[in-house]
Amino acid sequence: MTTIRDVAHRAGVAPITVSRVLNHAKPVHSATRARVEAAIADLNYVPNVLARSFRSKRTETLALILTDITNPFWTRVARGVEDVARQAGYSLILCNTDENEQIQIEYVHLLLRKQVDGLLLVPSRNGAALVEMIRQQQVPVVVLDRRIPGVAVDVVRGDSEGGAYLLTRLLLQAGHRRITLLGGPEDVPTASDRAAGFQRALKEAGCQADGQVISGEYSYLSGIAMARQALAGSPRPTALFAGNNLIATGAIRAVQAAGLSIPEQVSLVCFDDFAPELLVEPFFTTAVQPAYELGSLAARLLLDRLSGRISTDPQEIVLPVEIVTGRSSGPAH
Amino acid sequence: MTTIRDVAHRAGVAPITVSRVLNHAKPVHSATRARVEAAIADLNYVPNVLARSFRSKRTETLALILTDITNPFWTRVARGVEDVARQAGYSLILCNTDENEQIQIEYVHLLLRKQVDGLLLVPSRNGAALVEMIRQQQVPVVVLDRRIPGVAVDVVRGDSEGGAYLLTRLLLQAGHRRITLLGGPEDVPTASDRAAGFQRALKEAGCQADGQVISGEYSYLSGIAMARQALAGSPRPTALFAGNNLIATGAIRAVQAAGLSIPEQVSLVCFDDFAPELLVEPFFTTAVQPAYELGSLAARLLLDRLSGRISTDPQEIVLPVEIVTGRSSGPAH
DNA sequence: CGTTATAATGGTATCGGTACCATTATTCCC
DNA sequence: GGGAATAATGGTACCGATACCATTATAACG
Repeated sequence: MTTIRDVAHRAGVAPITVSRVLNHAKPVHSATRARVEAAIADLNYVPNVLARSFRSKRTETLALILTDITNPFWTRVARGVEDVARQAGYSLILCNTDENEQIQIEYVHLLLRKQVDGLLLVPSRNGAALVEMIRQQQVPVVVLDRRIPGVAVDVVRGDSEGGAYLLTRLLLQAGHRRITLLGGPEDVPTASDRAAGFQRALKEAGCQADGQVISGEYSYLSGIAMARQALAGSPRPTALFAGNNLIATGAIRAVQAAGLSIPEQVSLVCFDDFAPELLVEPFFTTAVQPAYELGSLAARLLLDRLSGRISTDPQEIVLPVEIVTGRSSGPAH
Repeated sequence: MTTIRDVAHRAGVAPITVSRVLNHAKPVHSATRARVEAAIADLNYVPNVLARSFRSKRTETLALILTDITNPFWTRVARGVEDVARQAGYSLILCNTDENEQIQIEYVHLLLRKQVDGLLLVPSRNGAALVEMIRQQQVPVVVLDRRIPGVAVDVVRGDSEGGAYLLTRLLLQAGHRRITLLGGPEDVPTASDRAAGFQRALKEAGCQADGQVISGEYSYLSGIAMARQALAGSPRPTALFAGNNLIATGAIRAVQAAGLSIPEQVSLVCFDDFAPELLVEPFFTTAVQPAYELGSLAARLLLDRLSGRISTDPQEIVLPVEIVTGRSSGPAH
């Protein structure tokens, strides 16, 4: 492997001068620069970023810890993060936790050992302890999608409570009186927030509305199971509120399996969407979170923290959701 | 920052002994190990992987360069890679090139400078030169999804030609005689392979079949444009063959915009699917590539190369595709 | 019992850059 | 014109771990 010393020797300068040429720092005489650049080209020199990072304490690497990149919502978030990171010269390590706390902890440890410059974290259970651990190592962290009660940390997330409220009101206005929320895990803040928005809308509607909450996982299979359970209830709900997009597709299967049709016999609304390019046809009535912006904003905030451009107290950025009306919901019968 | 020397000092041993405890290499007396571990815990010591990697020349990091993680096909590939990598103790850097050659080159340079242990590459244009460059730095590389003609390199990909042949024959058997392929970029091997399979089936069918090929991008918008063009032809094709999943959803929009219905007036088949949990209902007649396996197999092959477990000549692994019949195709009218 | 293997541990150099400080030459400005 | 600022460059130490080699104690074995 050719080193900076080889280059320096060939160019007849000191290693540090080569370093300056490479880093565009400090002025270097144009003739010298040319000699060094020629030497670099001649020797086909590739700088060892490891050595640099080791000395300079900066790896120019961010990490994104999320639950499952397989969900298109997270895919778009990840893409938002990656685009911003790349433009700033950072690379991105991607980690899937599947909501598994053990994997999550291991990843955080690993990434801290790897000296990533910053972390973007979608915390599953016990996020507070994690954030504490990261803080202790002086590594900036931005929490994505989920607030962590009682911890002062930068958060970028969508308005789960508000979106759920609006979606529920939309159902109520369509005449639905028996609505079941097929929710995510109770201890995940987005799930409890959505449940809270759901309940708020119901409460406003007064005693004539009958809302039920089922909790499960944010997954397709859990969606099937929860919807099956909901539909078995008597009287049957006239509308289902899916806690996220995967629960929604699961619910559709269960409704179909029960021989019912959407929206004629059961209305369906859900949180999170699928991008139009993934859909056979626009179908869902849904609260759309700006996933790409969530990722890009979070990444930008993290980079601002890294560079010291921002040094205010931790902030919570809550992005509004957009209600989109599709074919999956209709008037109550 | 606490270093290995701090730990060593506290435990009353030499730094190298701490290193041995950490790396589970060489035998260490259990009493000594306990003392060291206590010191590590006391000091809250986090090893600096950078320093280790710098010295040991291994970063335990792989990189995956693909076109766009936003496509669920690539998402599943990435997930396959990540799972295998994690289990082997490797982390994964994710890079999107959007088929942009410049970004691709920059990424490869960056990753080589970062001393990643191995690369998984979905090459866009000019893959041969890239692979050559990577080879020169002695970094193992596995090419994903796309063969690179004339270069001896490990490749893991799906059977594009065979899948396209089968899909086309399926249409022919349903009586279709005017079929248009809405293909990907001509210079991407999967696109030309699929076109080749398409042509082979048509040729077998003899002169009564009329096949046309349009080339575009592997994207939703390109799918809309190509389908619009195809439907404007006279006589109108009775079936469309979408070169990938995003072209397919684009084609659906164009067909709907033209006031036609699928499959009654136009049949549609496509390469690549959407996982069931992303679909409102199973719809596509499609050639399903085992995306997750593609990723996991490629990652495993790369790790085997890294560890020296495999040292045979470069191999090409071609995974079979599965033809799934959905509602999007029917008999010709 | 002496020889040889293995366990257990340490000393020192070094990986390839950059931080820090120093030096000389040149420019600038009152 | 003299002092201060800046350009241009270099010397040396060092980041925090591991590679390599060496040493001693203990076990194994014919």
